[in-house]
Amino acid sequence: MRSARDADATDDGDLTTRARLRDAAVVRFARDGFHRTTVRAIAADAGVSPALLIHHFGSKDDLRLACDEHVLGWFVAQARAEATTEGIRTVITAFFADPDRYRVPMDYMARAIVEGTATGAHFVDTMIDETEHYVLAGMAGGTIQPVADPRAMAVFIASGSLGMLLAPDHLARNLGLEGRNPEVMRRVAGPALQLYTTGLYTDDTVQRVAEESLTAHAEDAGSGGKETGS
Amino acid sequence: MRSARDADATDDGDLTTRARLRDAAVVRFARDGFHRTTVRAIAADAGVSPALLIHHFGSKDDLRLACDEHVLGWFVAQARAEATTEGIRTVITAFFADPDRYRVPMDYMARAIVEGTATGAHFVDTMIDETEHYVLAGMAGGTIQPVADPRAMAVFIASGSLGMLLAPDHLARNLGLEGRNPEVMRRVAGPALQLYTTGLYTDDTVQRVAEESLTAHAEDAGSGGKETGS
DNA sequence: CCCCGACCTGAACGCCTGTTTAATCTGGTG
DNA sequence: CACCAGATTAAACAGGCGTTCAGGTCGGGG
Repeated sequence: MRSARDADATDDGDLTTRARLRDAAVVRFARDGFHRTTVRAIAADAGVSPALLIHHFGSKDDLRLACDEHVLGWFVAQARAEATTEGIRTVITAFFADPDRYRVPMDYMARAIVEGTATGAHFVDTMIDETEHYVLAGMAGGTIQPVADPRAMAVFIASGSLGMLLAPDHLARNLGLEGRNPEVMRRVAGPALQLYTTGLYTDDTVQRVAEESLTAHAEDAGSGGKETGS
Repeated sequence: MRSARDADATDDGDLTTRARLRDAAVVRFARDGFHRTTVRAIAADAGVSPALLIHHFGSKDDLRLACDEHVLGWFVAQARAEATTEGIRTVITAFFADPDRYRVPMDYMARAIVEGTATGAHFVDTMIDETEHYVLAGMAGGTIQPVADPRAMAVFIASGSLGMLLAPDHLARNLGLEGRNPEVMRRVAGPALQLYTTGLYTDDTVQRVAEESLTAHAEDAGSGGKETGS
């Protein structure tokens, strides 16, 4: 399982000090965020001095880069392992199913996304790209309806996953559950499936009205006039 | 418009120093987050000394409480103003439509949510409650299909709004747009309406398969036994 | 007039931060 | 053995943080 290029572990299976520092940092960054985490706390978690952390990584920012690369690599490996047809989307589903195993990397990514790092942006981009690919494949195969703007559809779908990724505790709480809980996914799956197969509205009045008001707005914006009636 | 109890402005219409400090803090907290913002920066924005900020608010944490209350009050007033049938959900839609006006309070709330403050939790709860109420009303009125678990449906729907609230820049970027842009909402509205009226899949195979695998998982967990055949 | 409270500030305090420095320990190599 | 390179540390550094303190200014009431 262990690839040859990473020398994270010694032959007895113990982790390198550098790897222990990196792992401790990942946990802290995931739980508390980058700015609230101190190098002293990470070093203490790994059982070494703060100076050694700097010796190994150069600076706190470079440590973050190392953590980014490590977690991103974990996701890629994970997606490759469960490479049925989708990828990261499957992992996100598994997030709620087996929270203990996925919590740290998921929380780390959530932090990376809201803190605006390049890794977080890359993750979101991949997520949306895969969703778009899934939609296009479904359209080609006839399992998914024709979609006028597949990219926008992918963004909208991914937005839902993003909400679950970035605010899982809030969603769980609103289902009367506490913390990360597989039950959240189980409760939400039913409505999600209903929405994706039959929609929510009974007819297309809402769609028609909304689209009319939307095109009207577009004309307002296009005309450039200040007030074109109501 | 100005209520009598808040003495935010003098009679000439200029803002109180306290109000200017609070507003400057809201802008900074929204843009940079609570921990990355320094009281010195806020005081400089308001053109006063850091000591005066402490004099008025007691501490940085109490300043945050004052900001929380202020922004939450703004949302309540806004929802009341646009009190058609929904509330905060309407505001979120308007977010992308008129980004310059809503950016600061929306970003502030997004920070409050990911930073785990009581105000952020309260906001999410309200959002989901209103969504659930909307679903129930639609079901009663016949415009919305029967939903087995309306609460879970509300949570799932709100999760999408949450994604747009917490990561608007990432979504815009993936549509080839930059920053907060009304165009994002316009692009996403079409797919959203399609999904909510006709769904995404052409038939119910996915729903059937998923629900079967879900109940199978539930039985595994429920039986408590290790392996009950396949 | 004086005094008072409110508004406001410069300077400092103590603490915590990321980082540096100089030194020590350790294990392998000639 | 001598030697060296890497791992490791205690101690200190400079800077930024939230906060405190002593005092200054200023308009209104006795």
